[in-house]
Amino acid sequence: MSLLPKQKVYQGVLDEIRGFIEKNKLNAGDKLPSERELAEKLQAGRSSIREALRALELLGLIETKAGEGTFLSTYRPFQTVELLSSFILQESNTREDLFLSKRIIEKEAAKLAFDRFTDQDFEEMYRMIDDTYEHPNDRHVAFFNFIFMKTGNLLLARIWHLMEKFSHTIKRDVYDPSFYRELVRLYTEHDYVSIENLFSKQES
Amino acid sequence: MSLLPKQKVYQGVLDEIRGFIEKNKLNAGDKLPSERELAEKLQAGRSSIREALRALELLGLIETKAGEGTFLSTYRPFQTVELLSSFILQESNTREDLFLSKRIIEKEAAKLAFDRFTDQDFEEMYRMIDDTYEHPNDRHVAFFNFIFMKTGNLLLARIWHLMEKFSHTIKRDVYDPSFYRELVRLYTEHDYVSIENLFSKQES
DNA sequence: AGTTATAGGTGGTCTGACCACCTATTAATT
DNA sequence: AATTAATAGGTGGTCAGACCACCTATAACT
Repeated sequence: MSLLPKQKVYQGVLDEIRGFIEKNKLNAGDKLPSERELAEKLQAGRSSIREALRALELLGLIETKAGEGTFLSTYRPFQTVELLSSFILQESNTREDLFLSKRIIEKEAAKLAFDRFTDQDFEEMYRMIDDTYEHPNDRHVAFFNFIFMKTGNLLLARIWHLMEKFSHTIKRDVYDPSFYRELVRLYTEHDYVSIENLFSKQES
Repeated sequence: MSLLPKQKVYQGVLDEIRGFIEKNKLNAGDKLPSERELAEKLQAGRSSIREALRALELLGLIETKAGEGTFLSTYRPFQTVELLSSFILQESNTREDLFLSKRIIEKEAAKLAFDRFTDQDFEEMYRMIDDTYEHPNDRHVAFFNFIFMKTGNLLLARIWHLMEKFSHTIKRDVYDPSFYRELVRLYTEHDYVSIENLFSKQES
């Protein structure tokens, strides 16, 4: 008796598709093989292929146009998030993990970006801080998005963005207004070591 | 000509299912109607029902057991984050991002776990360090897996595992053997602040 | 009563059939 | 010849029906 639950076909298809994208170095906008072609190539029924594709579509990873084909899309989580938020039963453990993880990543990004700012960048950050937003969280997103871009670490940025989207639907998680200003101040004064402390103070 | 793209059947099914759950006040663990029953009730083909259910399953919102039925599950974003991350990971061309991010997460986990060790834990960690492994990376994985478990942050652990899996296939990323021993020493001597430095030294 | 068949329900999967839609090629029209 | 119209083939969207493997409760047997 195996402890491994046998993998469903559509799960395998997911892996295969991922492999295909990697192997062929596909980028956003590129076309995937047709459903019928995939079915033949992967030795699976078209319905199984579709189950995998539909799931990917719901996650916003692919776009499908009737009569044309299936295409890799630039990742936009909005539809996923919206769907999830309507289903979500909040589980405190999960929530805490999420917020804690997000904060860690924000902190490390803030440190990574430390020596990559110009005077013009500081101006722009102050401007973002002073701007008025519809939702307080928009400031947070704009501000940290700027920082993440400065780190040049796209992966970290994407993961953060993902976490941001997920946490956003559950509860507001905005830092104290003075926080942002203080962070920029640390940047301008080249005070690296205090960044860690600044984030620690934000523990709620 | 309508600007609204006509909704696909499985999208509608998603809405119907959500409505069904709400209307009948279903909680985690409760059973959904069978696929055939839903197909009849919603006037749709079973394959369309399945496309919706598979998407929900991938999102971690439902669980299906062959021969039994489909059940509401407690919501865990881990699965989703994992899947999305796996796509995001392969997309980012720079593998350096991956290693840097992984190291950051390992470092923060090491700090999170700081005050959660017992003397027995230290013994176990030393044992893991001294064990012989087939691959050097196995030690790394075993050691940090232990640390991640101690943090109690399952989300962070999963993301790390994912990164580990990806990086593993590309290039070995093992710390200096003395590193692990030194980390445990910092734990035993309650030297929190030196953890950050220890990881910095590992910069290659 | 306890055990063993058994029948029916359930998800898992495949196949084949249409439909609506898009595009490129071809044919018809001017 | 240039333009337009018809067409054929590919693509996703959807359905119906067929098996299979698996589970469970019931019925039959000992």
